Amino acid sequence: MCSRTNPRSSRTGRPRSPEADTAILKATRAALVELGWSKLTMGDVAGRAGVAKTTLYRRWANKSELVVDAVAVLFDELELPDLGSLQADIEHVVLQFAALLERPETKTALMAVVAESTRDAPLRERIRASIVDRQKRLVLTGRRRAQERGELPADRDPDAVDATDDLIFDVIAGAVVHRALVSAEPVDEAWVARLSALLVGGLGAVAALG
Amino acid sequence: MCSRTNPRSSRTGRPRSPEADTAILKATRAALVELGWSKLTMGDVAGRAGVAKTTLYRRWANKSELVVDAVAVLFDELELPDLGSLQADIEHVVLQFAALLERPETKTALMAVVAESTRDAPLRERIRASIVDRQKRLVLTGRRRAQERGELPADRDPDAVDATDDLIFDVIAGAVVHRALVSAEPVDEAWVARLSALLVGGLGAVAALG
DNA sequence: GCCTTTCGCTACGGGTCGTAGCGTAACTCT
DNA sequence: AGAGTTACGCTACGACCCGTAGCGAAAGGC
Repeated sequence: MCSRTNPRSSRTGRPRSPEADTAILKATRAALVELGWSKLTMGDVAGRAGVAKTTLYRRWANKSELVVDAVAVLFDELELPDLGSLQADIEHVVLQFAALLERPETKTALMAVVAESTRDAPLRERIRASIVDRQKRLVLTGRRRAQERGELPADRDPDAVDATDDLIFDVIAGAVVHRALVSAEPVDEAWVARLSALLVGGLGAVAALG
Repeated sequence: MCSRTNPRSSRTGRPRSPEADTAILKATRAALVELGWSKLTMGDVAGRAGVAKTTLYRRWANKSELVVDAVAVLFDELELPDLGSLQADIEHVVLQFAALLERPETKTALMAVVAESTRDAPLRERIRASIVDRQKRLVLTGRRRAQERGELPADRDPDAVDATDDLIFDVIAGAVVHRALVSAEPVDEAWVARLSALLVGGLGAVAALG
């Protein structure tokens, strides 16, 4: 997660304090809530965590990587219980994701780190590994379940399946983020019902593409 | 666009230089390309524009508002020619939007100002007025044309129509942004064909909701 | 006990912010 | 033509944050 996973190190010498790690990440989330992304400073986080500023820089190179790690753990909450139908599964996970985006920490942090990642390849990879992939797995299991139920046809061309998975992921995540942060309107049951109807109705047409 | 539209002022005294306005916005775009959002500074932009730093602050209160105005004009390029079918219209405008997002100025700036706007209501309104609404109009005209062609049923409940317009807008814009900036994969013809097939196929199901 | 690494602490140069003050330039109104 | 008003370029300023260096002390492995 953080740079503690360094292969050549931590074999000898004083080990890094795990309490400091968790305190820093917790302090980062608190600072995000109170100050938002742009006014959050490394010195402030260090003060909240009861830790020296140098301790932060020993673990994270900059603000972006720190915030990614601080927010990533929140995405562990996302789950995909089997509700019996593809549409119900979609609606449930979308509402979960929307609730996550409503939290002030994620609201101010997510777009900021993505914006930063457009000019920072390592950061982009970090976001992908600790946030994006975690969401994408939900799409894969949702599709598999729908196939087992017979709601979707079995796989033909594996490339087409991957492309459709990617598409569905970008459509769902993108639509929810855009609705919540750009349009700044609520992701409520009525909107989610429309979105899932659009997806379920459109999936047949996409599958026909081959 | 900028604060020059101030009612009480500009009646007497030296008028603001329009050349300075355009030079500043141009310099801002150039700085976005070279430095990106996070390393762009007001002093740097002033230097590029051949203008004093105080002149910038007389027009824009902060970096975010300046960048919104600098990027907003790029969205004037977006057009929706009538290509004869709903799917063709969608694919064309999506490719246009994707090309816009590929430009380094918009790539680094859009997400950043949206992130900032989560804690800044005036900025959010500025983005809505000068960027978001400009895109949303395309959805409205696209739907109207499709109805005239008979591809979509005529309006019944006006509330439902508005809700569907909002949904389509968030889905299209959100999916393209997410694909381009979060997944960081190309918005090419193959992907666009899948997306438009999903939308056209799903619109019928959404219309059935009432 | 020795070595290595982390810890908190202090201090630093460098950079950006946003503002104030100055004299000058440009335009309006009388 | 002159007075009044506003924008301009320039300089300087305190405040803040960055990221790093150096210190002595603490906490582990060998």
